Amino acid sequence: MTSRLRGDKAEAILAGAMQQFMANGYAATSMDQVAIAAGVSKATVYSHFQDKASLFAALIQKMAAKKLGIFFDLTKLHHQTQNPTESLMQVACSMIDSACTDEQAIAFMRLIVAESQRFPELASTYVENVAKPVISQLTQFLANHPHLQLNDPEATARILIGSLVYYIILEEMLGGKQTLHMERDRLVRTLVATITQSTA
Amino acid sequence: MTSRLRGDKAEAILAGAMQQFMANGYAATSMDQVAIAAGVSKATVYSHFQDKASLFAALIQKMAAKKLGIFFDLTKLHHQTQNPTESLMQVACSMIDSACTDEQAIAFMRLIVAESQRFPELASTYVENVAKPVISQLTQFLANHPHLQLNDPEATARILIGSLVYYIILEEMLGGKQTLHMERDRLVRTLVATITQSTA
DNA sequence: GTCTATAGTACGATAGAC
DNA sequence: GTCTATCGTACTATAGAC
Repeated sequence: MTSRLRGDKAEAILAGAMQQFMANGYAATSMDQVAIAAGVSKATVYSHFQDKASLFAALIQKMAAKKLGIFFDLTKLHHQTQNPTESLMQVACSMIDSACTDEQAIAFMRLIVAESQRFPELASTYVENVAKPVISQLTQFLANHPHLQLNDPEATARILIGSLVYYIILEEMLGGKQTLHMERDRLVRTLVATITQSTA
Repeated sequence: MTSRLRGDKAEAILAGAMQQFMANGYAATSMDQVAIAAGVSKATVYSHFQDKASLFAALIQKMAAKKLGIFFDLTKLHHQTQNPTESLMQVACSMIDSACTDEQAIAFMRLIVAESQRFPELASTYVENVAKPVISQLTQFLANHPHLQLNDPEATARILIGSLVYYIILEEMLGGKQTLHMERDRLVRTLVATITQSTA
């Protein structure tokens, strides 16, 4: 029960750091807040992490390793559905819904964008571990779909993801739901129709 | 020359605030930094703006009123070109180039996203004054184009803008240029082809 | 209206007891 | 390994001279 003391505390600190950094951003989060949220003293935080920047970097790298992006795992999705329209609708709707459900994923993306200038190497970590795999998987999905004949599956994957990310940014992050709302299905329907009808 | 003293100082303060808030974000910018960047004393800053949050709000509202988004003014663009492919290519390339050229526009978008939780009303101001007009203008452009017959011009406008915004976020903001680069023309070509070939 | 000087607080990081 | 207590600094905001 008292084994892995160091690991337990380290996990608690990272959990507290996640909560605070996600809610307030890097600069507005104090090490006191992290310590309180983690249930340890501030000195304990500094015994596990060299300084504030190191703690933040460790947190981001841990979250990026978990692939905690705004998108779910695409590897489960194969081409069970023969109809490419249904396949793509399912993919797009799942992406939007998983993003809208998971408040943490949106906060994570906001944090990466917010600190991309101060911590460019962490932004690269996010791109490498989150964005790149999603684009890659979706590209394979599009390229291998039996009934889709796309000229450039990778460019199409970026168009699809970009449309969904921008929708989520506008609706969920910037509060556009109230002044600029568009139904999810309306966007997805047009998006899927646009892609499926532009075969080679 | 000494007229409009109050206005001159206020403008200088806003200019200094813009420089600092854009570079460091809200929490990491101190009122001392703003005062130094503006060339005035800190007390003068507080004589023109109630507190830090008010100064920030005034700055964001001023920038949003200038329509300083990542996109340029679309009103100049009419349908001189008969070919819809050429029209859309021109629109898309202009948007990306103006965003990549204007470092300030990218910093502004990053700032809005970064502080969208702390200042939701400022995010709404951005949506209302920047994002909404761009979507609206592009929707009209698409709807009125003589050789495009789109089922849903507004949804298509969001798809187009979203693809470009995500491209800029990945390439310019998150440093994806190095590990995840795609040629601008390759994305734009696929995007325009996808849209033009999906007519009603 | 603008300045210098400063009050009062909170920050990041550490020393030393246990 | 974890705690309490604290150091030195930097912060937001203001008081008072000119």
